Amino acid sequence: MQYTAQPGTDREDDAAFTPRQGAVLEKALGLLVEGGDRALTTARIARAASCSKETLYKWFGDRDGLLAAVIAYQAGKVRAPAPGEVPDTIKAFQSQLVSFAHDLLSVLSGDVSLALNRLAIGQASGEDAKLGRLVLDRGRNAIGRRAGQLLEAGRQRGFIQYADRDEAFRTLYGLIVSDLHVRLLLGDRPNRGKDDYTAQARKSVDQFFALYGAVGRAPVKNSTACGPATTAKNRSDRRQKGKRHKERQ
Amino acid sequence: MQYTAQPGTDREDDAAFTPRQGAVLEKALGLLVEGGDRALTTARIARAASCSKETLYKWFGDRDGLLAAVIAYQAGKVRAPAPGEVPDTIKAFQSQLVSFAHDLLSVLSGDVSLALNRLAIGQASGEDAKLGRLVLDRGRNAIGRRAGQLLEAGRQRGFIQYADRDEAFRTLYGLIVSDLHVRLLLGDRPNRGKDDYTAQARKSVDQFFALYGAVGRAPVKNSTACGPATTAKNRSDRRQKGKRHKERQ
DNA sequence: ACCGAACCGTACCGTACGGTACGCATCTTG
DNA sequence: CAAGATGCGTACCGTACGGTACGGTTCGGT
Repeated sequence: MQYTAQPGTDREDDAAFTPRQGAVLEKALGLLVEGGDRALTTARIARAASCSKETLYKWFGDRDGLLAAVIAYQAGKVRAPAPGEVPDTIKAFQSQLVSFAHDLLSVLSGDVSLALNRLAIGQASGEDAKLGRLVLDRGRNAIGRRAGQLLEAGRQRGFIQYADRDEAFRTLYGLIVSDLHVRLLLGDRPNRGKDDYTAQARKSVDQFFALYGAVGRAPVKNSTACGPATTAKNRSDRRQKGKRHKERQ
Repeated sequence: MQYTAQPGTDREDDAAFTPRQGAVLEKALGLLVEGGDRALTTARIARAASCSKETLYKWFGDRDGLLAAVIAYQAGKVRAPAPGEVPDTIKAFQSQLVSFAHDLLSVLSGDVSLALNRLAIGQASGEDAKLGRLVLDRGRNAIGRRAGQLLEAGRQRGFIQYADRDEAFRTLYGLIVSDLHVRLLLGDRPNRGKDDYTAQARKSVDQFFALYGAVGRAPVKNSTACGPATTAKNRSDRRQKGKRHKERQ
């Protein structure tokens, strides 16, 4: 575990990595991306980074500390993509959402992200889930906060409406990513192509607007004969719950 | 669990595991669920199942073969959840979709499923991804085929409409699962009880119908950029979201 | 009764990893 | 320049794992 020089001097208590440490962690990241968990041994890191194992243990204390440092290092690298100017038109808002969706897909499908998620997931069995919590906080929740601000701006402008922002974001996330992330984590290589990502980003944002878009403002160019009649009757009552669940496990 | 299935006597062409082998694999599964990848060593399996390491190697040839056998065994256990009677009313169709969503959430959040996915993901780094492919084929794609049939039946009945069935299913999957699966894989323990799964199932199916539901008018051309923006207006599902129970925490 | 196959328990081997210790070169600091 | 700190390279240790071998036991076939 790395230690700050003084525990109050900098609010950024993390990512206080020496350039040399950064270089070592970069090499470790390369090993991890290439060979996965098994390839990330102290001896290999030391040889790849031309440093000593003793130095590694002095810096990071433990192998878990080393892994955590790798994750923290990578997380600190992609800090704060852009605050993004507040959108004044719905067009700009949609464009920002599409851009967010595309960024999300690109990041999630990146080699480094996949390797780190695989590492954390593989290590997360049991109950500690230390690395998993780290990845979740630094990666997922960070991007969630960013998107949450974007959604809130759109809602205050009246472009969309929702009752629960977190739920709205989860819906947006599901529309964008679907099962792609798990597929990629499992090693599937579905039709790689950047164009597919932009198409998927647009489609998911359109669907999100169809669900959460505010009324009166057509989110998309009005194509004729797209009008659905009232679907409100579908969800009038569903109270009568027929229990038809087959428990199997 | 399944029977002896001598080769040729039954149509069970795959996963022909002896009962004894099944018991051993069951013990291995327990070890995997409890302790993860690290706990699944040949010595531990042998001791837990009261068998010999040599027998393990004779049966499964290799450690990878053993892991693959564990996955195949579990996959064969949850075979054919239900043929599913064809729905004749939209009510029944929606109910079947909700049931599917609930089952999907329950399965994905189960300990065994999480352990197997973690195992395959942790092993999937690199390029082979043998276990990942196995999990994908036996788990994900199997459930996809089942849901695909369901969607197709609903489309032929005119309850929903889509151009690409696979795309429609992916949307449904994303609406149901969102990022829950990856969160669980990373060790996050979302504070939702089983009842929330039914709520989530209903909500996601409602959203799916809002996107793909057939409403008696002209069918959607491209299924994208044609969202029923006006429906978001007169829907009353925002009120539905208010639960009777106060939320903990 | 005999035999061979399957199998259990244990011991064994080679390897690889986490972690530590030592020697030496380099750099900082007074 | 002296002294200390930092870090590299290598060797080393204990452990644990994958995989193999061997003796002893059970059980079905003939």
